[in-house]
Amino acid sequence: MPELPEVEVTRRSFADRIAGARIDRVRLGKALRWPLGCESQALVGRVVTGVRRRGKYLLMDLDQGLLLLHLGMSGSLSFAPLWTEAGPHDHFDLLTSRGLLRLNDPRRFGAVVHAQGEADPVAVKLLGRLGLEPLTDQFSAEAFHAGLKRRHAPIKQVLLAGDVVVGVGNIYASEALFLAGIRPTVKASRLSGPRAARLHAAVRDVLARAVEKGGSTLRDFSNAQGEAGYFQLEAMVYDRAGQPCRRCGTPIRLLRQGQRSTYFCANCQKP
DNA sequence: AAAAGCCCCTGGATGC
DNA sequence: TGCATCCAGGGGCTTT
Repeated sequence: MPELPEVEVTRRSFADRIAGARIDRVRLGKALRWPLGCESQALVGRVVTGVRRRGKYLLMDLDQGLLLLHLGMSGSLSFAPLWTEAGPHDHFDLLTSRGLLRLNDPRRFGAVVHAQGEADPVAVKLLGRLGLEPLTDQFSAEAFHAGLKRRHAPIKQVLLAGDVVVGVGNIYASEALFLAGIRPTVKASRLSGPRAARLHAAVRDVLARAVEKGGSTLRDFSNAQGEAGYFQLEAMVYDRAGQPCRRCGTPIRLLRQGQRSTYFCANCQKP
């Protein structure tokens, strides 16, 4: 479910309200992708000092150490002042002095992992290979193009891989390639400077607009206040197979790349 | 080194 | 109604 926009929208929806909160109790549900990595009791008494984002990971800073949170395919966080009964898919609760932070994740591809710091091997393992942050100044057209030149796989899969640029998932990869007029099957290394620059701008544009719209709610995404996103209403190609291109009317095509669906307009997007 | 496949897991939609 | 099949917003790991 969550790509960079959804993760960032989630972060913004509770970061200020949880900052300064003291952890009073921790409840673990069914196993997530990885074990927490510490006794849950060790978190009690810690104070949340802030919430950052790296790619699709949330980094919850504590007065000692930090928690790495990932929403996987079906995860969402909620933060509410009142305690409520845990449901069957609520697998991590942080009861704090400011309210209850809860991770709901039916498919359990998500994770909550404790690390002593960002230099902790477990943090390095998860964050170390991540590429450029697309909504920061480090994501320049030049650095992006240089990264693409080293990769011979189809551009769609290189965007998804996250080691050149982070945060672009299956929805926004298709959308960005449409905006840039680039066929998803083009080898990343073969993109010219100008085309890479167009894709660079498209990635920034689509992610930033999606954040503004509160992300995409396809099935059940909501931010930590329970609010849905609306960017899916603006999708040009994602999940629109067979429907007319919003720009030229040509039926949108669907193809499989690396076991994932890719949507594109064969007329608007050039090989 | 990089590319391609394989899984992890649950639930909803579709088809017979 | 029941059951089988396929698909879904991710990504680490293993195999080529």
